[in-house]
Formats: sequence, structure tokens, C-alpha cells
Amino acid sequence: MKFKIEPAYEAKKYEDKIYKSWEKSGLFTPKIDHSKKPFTISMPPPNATGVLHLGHAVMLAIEDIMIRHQRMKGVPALWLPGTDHASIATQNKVEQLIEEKGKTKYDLGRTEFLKEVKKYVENSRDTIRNQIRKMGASCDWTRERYTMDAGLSDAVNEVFIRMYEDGLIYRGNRIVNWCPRCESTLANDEVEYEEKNDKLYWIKYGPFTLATTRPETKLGDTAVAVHPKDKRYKDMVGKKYKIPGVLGEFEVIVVADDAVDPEFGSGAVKVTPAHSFADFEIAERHNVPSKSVIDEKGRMKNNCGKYAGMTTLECRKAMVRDMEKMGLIEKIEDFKHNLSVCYRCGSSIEPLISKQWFIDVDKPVIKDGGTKKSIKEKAIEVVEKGEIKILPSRFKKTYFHWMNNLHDWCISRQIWFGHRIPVWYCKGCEHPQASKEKPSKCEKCGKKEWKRDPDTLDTWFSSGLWTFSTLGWPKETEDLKYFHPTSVMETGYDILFFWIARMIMMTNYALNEIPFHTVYLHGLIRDRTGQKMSKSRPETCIDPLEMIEKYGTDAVRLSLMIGSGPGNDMRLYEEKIAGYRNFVNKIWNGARFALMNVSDEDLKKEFQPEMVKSLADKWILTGLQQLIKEVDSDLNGYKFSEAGTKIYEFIWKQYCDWYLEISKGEYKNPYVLIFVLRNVLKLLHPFVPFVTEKLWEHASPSKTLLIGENWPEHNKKLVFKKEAESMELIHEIITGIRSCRAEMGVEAGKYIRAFIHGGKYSEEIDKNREPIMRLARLETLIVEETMKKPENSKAIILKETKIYLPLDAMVDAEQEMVRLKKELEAKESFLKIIEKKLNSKGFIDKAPKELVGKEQERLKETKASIARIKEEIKSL
RNA sequence: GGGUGGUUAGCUCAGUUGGUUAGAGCGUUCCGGUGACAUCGGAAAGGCCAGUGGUUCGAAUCCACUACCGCCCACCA
Repeated sequence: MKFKIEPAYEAKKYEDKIYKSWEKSGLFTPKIDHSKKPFTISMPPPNATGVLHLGHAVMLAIEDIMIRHQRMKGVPALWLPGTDHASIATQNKVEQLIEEKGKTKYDLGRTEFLKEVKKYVENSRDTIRNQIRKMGASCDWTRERYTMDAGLSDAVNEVFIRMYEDGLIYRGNRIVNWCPRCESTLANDEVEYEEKNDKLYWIKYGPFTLATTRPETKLGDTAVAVHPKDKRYKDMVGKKYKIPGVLGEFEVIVVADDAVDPEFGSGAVKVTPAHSFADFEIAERHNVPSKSVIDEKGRMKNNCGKYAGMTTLECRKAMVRDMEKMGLIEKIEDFKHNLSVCYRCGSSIEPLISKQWFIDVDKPVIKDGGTKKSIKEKAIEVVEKGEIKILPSRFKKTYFHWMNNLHDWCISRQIWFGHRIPVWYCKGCEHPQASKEKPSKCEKCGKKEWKRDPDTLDTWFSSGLWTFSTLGWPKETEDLKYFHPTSVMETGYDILFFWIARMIMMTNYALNEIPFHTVYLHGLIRDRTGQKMSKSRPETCIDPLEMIEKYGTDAVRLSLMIGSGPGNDMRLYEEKIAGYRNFVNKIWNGARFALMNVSDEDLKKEFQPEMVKSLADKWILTGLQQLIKEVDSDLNGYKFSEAGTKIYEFIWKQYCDWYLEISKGEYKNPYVLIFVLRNVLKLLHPFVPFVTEKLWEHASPSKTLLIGENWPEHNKKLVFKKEAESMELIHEIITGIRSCRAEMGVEAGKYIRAFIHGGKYSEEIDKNREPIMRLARLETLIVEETMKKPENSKAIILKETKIYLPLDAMVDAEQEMVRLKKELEAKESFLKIIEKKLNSKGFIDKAPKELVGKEQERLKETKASIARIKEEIKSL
């Protein structure tokens, strides 16, 4: 044996080396070729501080399959990797680290703090980079980007300033979601809801009794709202009332508004415009003033008398106590409601009014023919018109729903880490000016002193530019012209709104084109019980890196790929990964066997159709051609799981279980053995790049890397339909005999005799007597066109052939009768089904002719089988 | 409340536009002799495709309703 291939594949031994050889080859970097249409994927950038988790792993696995497939097809395939600065997440992490040293960010100050962040990011970015490599991702590292790169920051400023000048970005006093812990605003979709058991306080409120969960906001009340059709309060609408409060009386006005649910509580609501979204809107509609009582740290403001400085919760307690003393509390009930919390730190959100920057999503600015459209309209239009395809398509509906309800997007964050808002205020007259650099002279007052806006931009602002900022925009680079719009955006459906929607809006605005043609959304990975993996239950968490270490990257990739359709969640557990490790090992051993049977000389010979000889050869080649066709079409249709399953099945069941077994006898054909192996390695490569690359080293006729090989093409000349069918009969004969042996309890090692009444298949069967005898473990095999049943033998009936196994003492006539009758019954009930079909007029008239023919054929076959079984019964 | 996905073998899931007697992996049972693989091989058991009704010559597949499970969005103070 000339091969030094171990009996089991050891992934760890090869993976890193193989990855390095790919990187060295330069094949990750596509060549721009204007005669070809490129294929581009912008990698969804993991957080720069992150550690690779299963979400990344599944993304990398799927995208790598697409990229490798296209690359092998000769398409210039660009997969652009990068990382995201993730402002709030990163800042929180660094704050934590500093806190561990007993300091706060304020001790350091902005500049020093940002230095710390930079250091931290530099470090962890390396981690994630290497983890992406571990997954085998064949992305173009020469084009790697980071959202805080100089180039990308320039793009951010450029877009901001253009939007500002277009009047799309404005600054205004609006109610916003405020996280008192992060001390920053949050966008609407950055707020999450948690169900919480709370109290509902029924309070006496002047002439009203009303229910509230937040009595402390009473200090900011300016109105009471009722439903316009509520008769109870009809006469009170428009009037003003003095309300007794813990800090003395205050005045409210009663307004009628549809937003009030007359069924809830008493049907009257206290209105605190400064600290509730719903109330803010009511107040706006009725021109009610607002009174702010809670500050940015979540504490009561100075206008709250003795409660000033308390947190809202402290204040609630104190006020309820005081109100009880005053007899203002009627009752307190338990109450379950949704509490809004920060998606980053879990603190409860405090809505408050604040001066922030917003993007106007409704202002028409994008030129479209003669008219102008808002970024919202345009974003809906490109999906409606199918310029952007969303897969699975059901997410289109979700997308439209979200888009249609989109409000202006609050983009300023009071976070230090991020892209600083490029707006400067004149120290003389407060006049704001948007510019990349500090402006020279104020156009209003002529002063030259400026103060920059302290806020940074929402992290999604920069990610929204990802597909084009990474290609060099605003410069008109060669890359941008060639690779944009990108081909596919592949990501989890959980960030459809966060990210996908924003990319569509931002790209439409900045480039007046779409960011990508297709959105492919994958599902979330869940634990074995279907729950979200969570850090609080570490036993349910699977660390992809640990799994890679244990089972190899290829196995991990397969376990994330196979068994899940687009947009569907998938359960993952260790046994599944172990199962695919077994498959990887099967590939290894299948190849090992093939290579053991091919000489160096044979390896060098080019495959010629004349090399095809046996029935088995023709059968396996036919199967291969079918596989090539289906895998290619599945991959083009984003059916990764199906493609993977088909290759799995072919290798294990067809190639290894049958073809390799047959190759152990007289029909061994090294040329076909190696030809099929090579093609299969190519088809497999996008799925399991490491093991296939390693095997290619031995199986390849040259010294080239598999990653750069040509994708197999369907070849009609290698399809042998008739022979493939004949081979199926040989399989059935072998399986039939094996079954019978097991059923009769024949010792596994025992050689038995067999007679086959072969009918028109006699010749073909006789030609394949060697594999039949070996695989069914026969001592003698007699094949004749017709024959009489030997004494004391069992009969196996297949189509038009019959197999007799003289098992002498083992055949119990009675038992045999039972078995045959059972078989007869099955065939007869099947016959009934077919007959019913063929007797129905509708079927004959309406079903496709092919199908009718097929059914008639089956009828004939079944009838023949029944006749033969009956014969057997008679002869018993 | 609005939307949306699921319900198929003990478990995890495939099943493309309706068209063989509904498949796979794991698990289970029995048997392991064989020139790659025990991370393996051979044989087998196991299903009223959630329920009801409809469309159709024909439904796991299409439609309607129901039941349970899940997710997303909105939100009631």
C-alpha cells in the first residue's frame, strides 16, 4: 500500500495547514474580469469584540458554500469580510472592564476612554478573524473592512452631510426611548419587551378614579384623556380640573382621544406627555403642554420637591405611601404587563423628551423619473417590484408591515464610542453646520469658534452603508463599479429590520441603487428542546469552536447546513455533529479504498468514455450525472440542505455500499473508481472543504488545489438509463437473498446455493454472478431462463424473476405458506389501488398520458407477481 | 389585538409546482463472516402525515375552519 492515509480522518491535523495553503494561493481574491458577471457577498460583520457563536457559524457555512460553488464555476466571486464596531455593545463591555478596576468612564474622560476601547477592539478583532478562518470561510482578506476604518468613517460623514443638506436629517425635541443605564437613546426596534408582574394602582384623581402602573409620573401629568364616545365623561371633556396631589394641587385638562380604551380601568387615563409615548401623542393631538419630571439618569428632577433626586422606583414607593396617608389610593391590584427594556443591558426604558437627531423617512428626496420618493417609499417599492428578492418570500410581508409603520429614525446616541455626529455649533450664535472638518467661519455671525456635537451615530447608520462603503464609496472605485450591487445578502431573519431594511434605505438614498439582488434569511439555532440557547443555561449552549476542536470543521458545517430550510429554526445538539463527523470519515475511507485500488499510472490517465465497462460502472456514472444535475440546480435555487443530503446519500449508499463493494471483485475498474471520486470531491467541496481538499492531494492528477478546480458538468454521454435499471435488479436480487437469509436465521458465514429463474434478464444476471455470489454469500448460483422450483426451497419473487434458495431443513412449509400469503395479500391490496385508479374514468381522461402508461405497466407487473406467488403457494 | 411559522416513525427533521405502497439520520431489535471505514457492515420493527370539512380522477402537499406549540409586530394607562 503506497498510501500513508490513516484509517480515520483527523481533522485537527490538517485544517489549519489547508486554510493557509488556500490563503497563500490567492484564490480568495477574485480577478476582475469585465467579460464575466461577478458574484458578490458582503459578509455580515460580526461585532469586533465578539466571539464566534453558532449564528456566525451558520452564516459562514452557508455563504462559503455559495462562494465556493460560484468560484469553481469560474465566476469572479467576492466575499468581503469585516467587523462592526457595535457602539453600545462594545462600550458596555469596556465600561465593565474598567469598573472591574474600580473606575468609571468619567474618571478616564472621553479621550482616554476611547483609547481603551481601541486597544480592546484591536485585540478581540484578531480573535474573531481567526475564528472565521477556523470555519473555513474563503473570504477575501485583502479587502477586509471595519466600520470605524478611515474610509468607512468618511462614507458615514458623507452620507450624513448629504442627508442633512437634503433636509432629511433634522434635530428635534421628541419623546425617545431612553436607557438610564447606558445613558443613551435607543431606536424603537432596540427596545425589547419583558412580561413582568407589577401593581396596578387605582388612585383618586379629583373627580376621577383611574388606574396606573406608574403613580410617580403623576408629578408630570397635564391632562386626563377619555374616549370620545364614553358617556360617563362626556360633559367633562374640554374642562379643567384641580387635582389634589402630594405636592399640592395641580391642574389638568380633559381631552377626548380615540387611543383611550374605555374598557380598561375606569376609562379615564392620566396623561404624562413627557414620559410616555402614547401620552406624548395624545398631548400633541390636543395641544396639551408637557412637564418633564424624570432626568437622564432615571431620577426625579428638581421640580419634584421632596422627591427630587430619588430614582423612579424610590419615588413610586414614597409617593404611594404619601398618597395612602392622604386617602388618595383606592386599591392596589396585581397586574401583568410588558415592561420595555434595553436590548443591550436589560435595564428598563424611561421614555423622555430629549433633543435628538432624526432621519425623516417620509420626505421625498430620491429622484425617480419626474417625481421624488421618500426613502421609505423607495424601500418598499424595490421589494414590491422584485428588484430585491427576499427568501423565503413570506418575510416580504413582515418587511412591508414594518416599513409601512416606520417612524422617523432616531440616529443620535449619547455613547462615546462610534462615529461622532459631523455637526458643529458656532460658539457665538449656536448656528449648526454639518461638515467633515471643523468649519472655518460661521456663515451667520462670522465667529470662528466651534463646538462639535457630542453625540455619536446609531451603529446601524454605518452598517446601513456596508455593501458600498466597503467597496470604497464615496470614491468611484473599480471595485464599486464591478461588484455593486452585491448578489446575495445572507443573514439571520432576526436582523431583517435592524439591518436589511436600513441597508435598503441607505443604499437607495446614497447610490440610487439596491444594495443586493437577493436576501436569503436563515433560521436561528436552538437547543435540543427547541429553546433559545442562553448563557444562563450553559448546558444548552454549544460552542462552535469546541465542536470544531472535537469533531472538525467539516462536521460542524454539515450539522448547521443539513436538515433545515431557509428561514426555519433548527435544533442542534452534539450527537448530530458526531453523526456528520462519521460521514466525513466515510468520505475519507471511501476515498482511501478507491485510492488503494488505483495505480500511479492510472491516476495520470485522463478519463475516456471507452474506459466504462461493467454494468456497475454504467450504473454509478448514471447516478453521478443525475447528482451533478440536481446539486447544481439545488445550489442555484438556494436549497443547500437538499443538495447536501443528495451528495450524502450518493456517497454513502451508492458509491460506498454498492459500487465499492462490487469493486472488490472482478469488475474492479480503477478509471471509473477515480473518476467518480474526483467528481464527488468537487461536488462536496463547498460543503466540506477541508477533507475534500486533503483527499484531492492524493486523488488529483496534478498539484493544483481543489478550491480552484472546475465545477463538474453534466455529461449526457455518461448516462446509461437502461443499464442503470438492470443494475437495480441485481441489487434487488442480492438484497432479497440477504433478507431471506436473515429471516431464516442462516448463519452469516454460511455459503448457500441459489437458483434463479431469470426470464429475459437471465443474461444480465449471469454476467453479474460474481458480485451476486460474493455479496449474497453463495456457494453455487445457477441462472436459467426458466426452471422448476427445487425441493424444499424458498422462493423470492422479483418482477419477472424468481429466486429459489434450497434451505432444506430450514424451510418449514407451514411458515413458508404464511409468509407467501402475507406477501400475496400485500400485492393484492396494491393491485386494488392501481385497478381503482385505472378504472376511474377521470384518471384515464385527465391524468397525464405518461402516468397512465406507467400505471398500466405497474398493473401488469403486479399481476405477474401475484401469479407467481400463487404458483408458489400451489407448489407447496 | 394584528401577522406569521409549525404539527409527518420513540427523538430530530426532509418531502420543490398535487401523481409509485410517505423518506432519512439518531435510537431500538437481531446478526456480523467480508481486501476502506466498528466514526463500520447486513437484516428488521416502527406512520389514520394534529382534527374536521371542502376542491380534485387523485391531497402529507391546495382551500376553509378548529385545536395545541412557537416566533414577530403593536400595546392598556
